[in-house]
Amino acid sequence: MNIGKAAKLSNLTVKAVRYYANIGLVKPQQNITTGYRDYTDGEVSKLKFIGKARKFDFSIDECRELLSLYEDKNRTSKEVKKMTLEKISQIDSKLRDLNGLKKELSYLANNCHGDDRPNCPILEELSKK
Amino acid sequence: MNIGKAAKLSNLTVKAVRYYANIGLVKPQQNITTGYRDYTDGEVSKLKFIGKARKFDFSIDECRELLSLYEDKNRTSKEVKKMTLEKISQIDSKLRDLNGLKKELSYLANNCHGDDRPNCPILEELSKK
DNA sequence: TATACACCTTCCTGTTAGGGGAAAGTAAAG
DNA sequence: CTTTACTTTCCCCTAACAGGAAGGTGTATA
Repeated sequence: MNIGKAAKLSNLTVKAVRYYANIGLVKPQQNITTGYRDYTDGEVSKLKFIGKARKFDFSIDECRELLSLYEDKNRTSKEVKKMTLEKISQIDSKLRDLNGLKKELSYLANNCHGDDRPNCPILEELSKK
Repeated sequence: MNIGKAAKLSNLTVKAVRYYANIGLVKPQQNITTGYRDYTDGEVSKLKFIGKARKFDFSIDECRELLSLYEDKNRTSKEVKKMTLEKISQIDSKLRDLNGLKKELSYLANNCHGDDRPNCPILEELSKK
């Protein structure tokens, strides 16, 4: 099938699908005369797989790795679980950062009267030495 | 003072400080003959201000806005508070996304035995239609 | 004075994961 | 035969710098 249909079936944009072909993530055959890419059902499945993994915040390189694990019938679940746990710990780290940030900003906002007066503790904090 | 000292005093990298000059965020005078940038104490204060705002997750464009508010003696605290509250709500949205993501990944990881067997619920989930 | 070394400049490339759009070829329908 | 929809490659754009090359400058020391 053509790239448009493959994109629709996998819930991805044509741009993304073409990008994945260019970086060698999912390389369909290409018609020699027209240059049109020709996707198989199997390749569409891979695209869907990638789409989900991307939603789970895995990077393209991680998707590449997951895909190779997925295709390797001799792989162990240990490797996949390890990647997943790593991803969770990355998320935890981001959560900590964001929570800290929110706390500081909330403190500032709570102490700013937010009216028409020029005095502003937020800017004061930002301009502290 | 030269850019190196300004960078050190503001806890920024020389690259970042030069970048801020290039985009017109903090533009020091430049020696005509040598081309060396010459930072005043006031400019260093602005750099510090930006460094803090960046740590608070404000974008460069937001920093530009905050800086202009900071320099405008007629500005009201209302405007600054509004930006801060918006930033907090952006952070809240990110927190929600990440928490949802973590929940899903944790569920998958908890259901994956993670041993030497090839069976893996994580990959099964990713390859679901 | 020569030279070593630290510091500065501009310019170019690379990062992530594609988006936007141009110019041109192809396919299907009317 | 023409219109419309689809496809191709190619190039520039994003955020916020980092890394590095090539070359000029400033200063300390032998």
